[in-house]
Amino acid sequence: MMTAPYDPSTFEPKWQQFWEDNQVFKAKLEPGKPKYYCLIEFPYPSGAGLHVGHPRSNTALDIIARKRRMEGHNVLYPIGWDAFGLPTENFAIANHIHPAKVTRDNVNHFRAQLKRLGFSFDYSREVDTTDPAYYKWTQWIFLKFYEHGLAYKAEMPINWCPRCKIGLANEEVVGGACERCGHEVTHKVKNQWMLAITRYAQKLLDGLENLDFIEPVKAQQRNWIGRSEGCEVDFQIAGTDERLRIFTTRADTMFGATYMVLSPEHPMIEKLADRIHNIDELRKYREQAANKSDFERAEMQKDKTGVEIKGLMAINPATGQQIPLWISDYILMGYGTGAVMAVPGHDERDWEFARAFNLPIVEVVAGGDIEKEAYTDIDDGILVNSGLLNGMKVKDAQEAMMDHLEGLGISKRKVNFKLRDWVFSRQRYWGEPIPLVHCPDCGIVPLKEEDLPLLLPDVDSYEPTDSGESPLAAITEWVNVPCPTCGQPAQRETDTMPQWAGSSWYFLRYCDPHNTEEFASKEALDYWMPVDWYNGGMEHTTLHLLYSRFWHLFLHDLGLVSAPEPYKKRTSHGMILGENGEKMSKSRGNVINPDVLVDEIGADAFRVYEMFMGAFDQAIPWSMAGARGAKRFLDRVWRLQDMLDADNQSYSDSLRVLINQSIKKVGEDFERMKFNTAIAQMMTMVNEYYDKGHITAGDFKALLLLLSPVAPHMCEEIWQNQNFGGYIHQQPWPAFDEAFLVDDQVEIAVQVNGKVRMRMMVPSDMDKQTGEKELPNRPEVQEQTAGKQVIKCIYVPGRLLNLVVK
RNA sequence: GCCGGUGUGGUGGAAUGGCAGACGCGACGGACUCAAAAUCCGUUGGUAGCGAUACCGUGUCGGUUCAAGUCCGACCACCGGCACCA
Repeated sequence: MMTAPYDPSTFEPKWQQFWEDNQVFKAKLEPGKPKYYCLIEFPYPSGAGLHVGHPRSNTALDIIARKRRMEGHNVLYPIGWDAFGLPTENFAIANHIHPAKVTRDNVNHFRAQLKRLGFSFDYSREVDTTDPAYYKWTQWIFLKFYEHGLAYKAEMPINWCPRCKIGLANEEVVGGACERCGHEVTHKVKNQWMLAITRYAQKLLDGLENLDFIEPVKAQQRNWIGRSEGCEVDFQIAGTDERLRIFTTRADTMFGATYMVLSPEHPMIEKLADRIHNIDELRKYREQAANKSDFERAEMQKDKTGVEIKGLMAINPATGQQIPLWISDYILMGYGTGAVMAVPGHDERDWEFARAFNLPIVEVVAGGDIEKEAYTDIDDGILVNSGLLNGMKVKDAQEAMMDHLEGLGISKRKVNFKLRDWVFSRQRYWGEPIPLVHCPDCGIVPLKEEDLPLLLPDVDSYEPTDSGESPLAAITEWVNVPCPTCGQPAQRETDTMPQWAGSSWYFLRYCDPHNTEEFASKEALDYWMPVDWYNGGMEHTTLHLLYSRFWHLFLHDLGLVSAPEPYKKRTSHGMILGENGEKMSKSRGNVINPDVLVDEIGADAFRVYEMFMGAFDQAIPWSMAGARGAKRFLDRVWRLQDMLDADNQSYSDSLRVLINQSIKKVGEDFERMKFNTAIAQMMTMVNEYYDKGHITAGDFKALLLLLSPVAPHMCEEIWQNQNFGGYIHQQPWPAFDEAFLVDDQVEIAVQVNGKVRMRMMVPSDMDKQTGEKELPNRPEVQEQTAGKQVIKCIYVPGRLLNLVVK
């Protein structure tokens, strides 16, 4: 009897219901059973709904999760919602709907969309960062930071739109202008909450050593943390007791320092204002700089701007000479000491600045032509014009100079980090309230644990206030509270936390999501943590991924989590582009909704296509035709049911070899995230089965087991149709037999001087020595080398024979 | 400017230094059909040749090697990120 045509809509919802009803994917804490924790970055539930980019990561780790279950692991594969954030807030403002309702609706939409794709999430562990039962613990962890002195206040610039009179996120600043009104964005200094991530810079760097993160992620985190070794040196300001401190990694070039540059915000300027002849000019320049972003200030191509500080000179401690002081906006107060010594002979930026302002350029390392350009490739150079360092190699000079300066008592070796502390407060509504009270007598007072969560109050308007304060500042009945310590009238902190807060620890909450006493029980954390495999986007490498490592390292130091690092392994997926090869976005009109795909080709085919379309870690344009090809492949698998014999043994040795090779390759490829080649291998199996015209149940089962993590619905359906016993998700992952991985004979290429001339069959177990001795004597090989002298012969077993002839 | 990534047929892509183009998509031809769709079977890097075959071919230019898409050096283009790494 012919099997009914492949129609996924007749069974995909059925199996989704079955898995749910039977709690097949519910993760249970079972000590003694090996656990495996798969994690994907929980989505931001935007109003636009799921697009085909989301499921790429989900499907990949769903394959791993399903494979691990078949391998006997107790798998935790959770899902949740990273739901605080700007788009929801802006939607709420525009449409006068409470952001909590917007979030609820979006989450329901997302969940329904995800469920149609058949992911093996444990939905009973869903977390939502905007749920008070969740953010209670986000607040609680913040208070731990505060208690331990890692949360502090500092003056920081925010983006400010003078027309809208609101603070803006970087996201809302487009080309230096306000996204809403187009007015030029300026900076406004605000007292902000900071988290001292820099105190963990070294630990965050060291921790990377032993983690199984893909190399680009490690490299990016290392570069972001940016450790550099050098020294701080004090330059005397001539005629004063003031010293100007700089940081340099190139003490060896100090004899070439012909001027210095300060950040326009450097405090020394105001301190010595009365000695500076052009102080007004400097203040004006500082004002202009304040309106630029750091990135604009850092732009290399732009023309160098700067102003000389007239009336002050510094003394170069190496040469003893007086050198001029300048300010320029490319020097940022936030890195190093906010001042540099300029060595124009050997630094490109300094060279250009010196040229632009006609400052002296001195060569201190021989070899370049400093008239034409800065000579920067100096690591193996020899010092000149450098007093005591003359004739030394750069590396030695560096050490010698640092020792010398230290001896003079004006320098200290110093390790500097590029990493900056984390601005942790936002003047927004839709975020976790910071649970602190400002008391005129007691100062800053944290809320007591029993008073958490501090709920977001209901408000009528979510707009930030025109003073730049959070909308919460306008709700006096919420703001005015008695001090938790002394009972005097006091005010609540009105800033909220950034969206990164909730996502910095959600993987811990998944371990024990309904706990009302702790953020998660020790037992659950000890069992499930660390995350065994975390997949996400490259764009989160230096923010979310680093922030969450920071939180975890901190909690570990407090003894609240056992694992030192949260994630054992980190991989990344590439972006899915629109059919036109451009980034998918509403404005480009090239967004593809997975619902449409489920309707047309089914969830399984969609999953197969997402995994087959190209290299997992690279950006790939979507192709509707390609997606239909995936459906065609599953259709061919489905119709194998009509070619089925009851036997278990393969019909030929070569087929048996193919199946064993496939079991090995598919398993290994899944682990290496080479899903595309794993699926290609399964397609090859199917093509082979069609060639034979009929297959055995044993061979068919092997294919279904390999395919089931990718196309779970169809594989369950066929397994049941054919009465193969039980459910396919309960079957063990297939094993291959080493003995059947190769045929007796294998075809190799025969090259003459590197060009392929013929092919021939050789025994597959022939080793290199035997091959090189015997194969050139074969008559068909001799034919190729007739009349020529063989001077060398290389045999690569099972691959090729190369004869070098004259 | 810095950091990271990517350049392979008409197209998405494959390839532990060892036969470039697996597996798809598209296209073309054939079978089935009254016809179409679906399906099945075949062909499909370029040039020359009826053909066996020959030569060329993985962004560019050099190098190492018996052998280079892969390793090394210099460069070009594109994509992503950025807080001038002092």
